[in-house]
Amino acid sequence: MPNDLDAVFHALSDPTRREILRMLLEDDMAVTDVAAPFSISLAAISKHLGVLTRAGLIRQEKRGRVTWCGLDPDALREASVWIQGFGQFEPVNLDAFERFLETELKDDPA
Amino acid sequence: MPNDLDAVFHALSDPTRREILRMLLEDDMAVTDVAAPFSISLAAISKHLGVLTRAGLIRQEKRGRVTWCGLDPDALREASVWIQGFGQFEPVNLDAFERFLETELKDDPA
DNA sequence: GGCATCCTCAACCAATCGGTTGACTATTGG
DNA sequence: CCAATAGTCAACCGATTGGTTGAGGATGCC
Repeated sequence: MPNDLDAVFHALSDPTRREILRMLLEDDMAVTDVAAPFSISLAAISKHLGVLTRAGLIRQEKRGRVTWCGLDPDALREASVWIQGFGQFEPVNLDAFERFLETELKDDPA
Repeated sequence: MPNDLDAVFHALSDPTRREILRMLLEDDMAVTDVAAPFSISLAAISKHLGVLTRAGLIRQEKRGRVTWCGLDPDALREASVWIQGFGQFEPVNLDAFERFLETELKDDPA
């Protein structure tokens, strides 16, 4: 629904937000728990979650006093489809995937 | 080489830059020709091309007094691979692709 | 040589970004 | 009821963004 690629790519351009997405890939989390591993304020995390929500990348649902956050992969898929439109003139490159795995497992997988 | 996903996603977050990439998908172009369809200044386009170049998405090569711009899909592939890491826990969704094509062919294909 | 063309650089501008702090609202639990 | 917990909101800050204009350096052409 959010055909707004601007918002999706902007949301993905921040390493903190990508790390949040990676955390939510494992499980849904409360806002406070999302914030725990980071050294920035809870309010800053709340803003990041707002950016991700507005981009359609996550959903936030308030139950009691806890706001639960979970991935919403639709927007991510649209971004992926957009990108793949550029890959089509070249076959899928497995070398790139291998290089990605190398560097990603070596460094922080943000 | 440019493992900087920040720069790649930031570059993709601007509709003018995505449109430039779409144009370069068809053919290499001189800076002036890239700027022609847009209503902003040549200097602004030059800055956009700088952002795309620093992100590793395009290459610029000066021949004579003309600077030629062409796609460099490596960075795009890394971004695609990163995104697809999130899609793996769900099977590829062709519905999303169809919806994408519908909206994309209806609106401006930026 | 001299002029037009191609492009970048530098300075500036308003708007946005990522972050902080402090106040505030709700909800939970003793 | 009262205190602690969970989270957002608003104001503010410095840095960055996307845009402008004007100057100017290379290069190509007559």
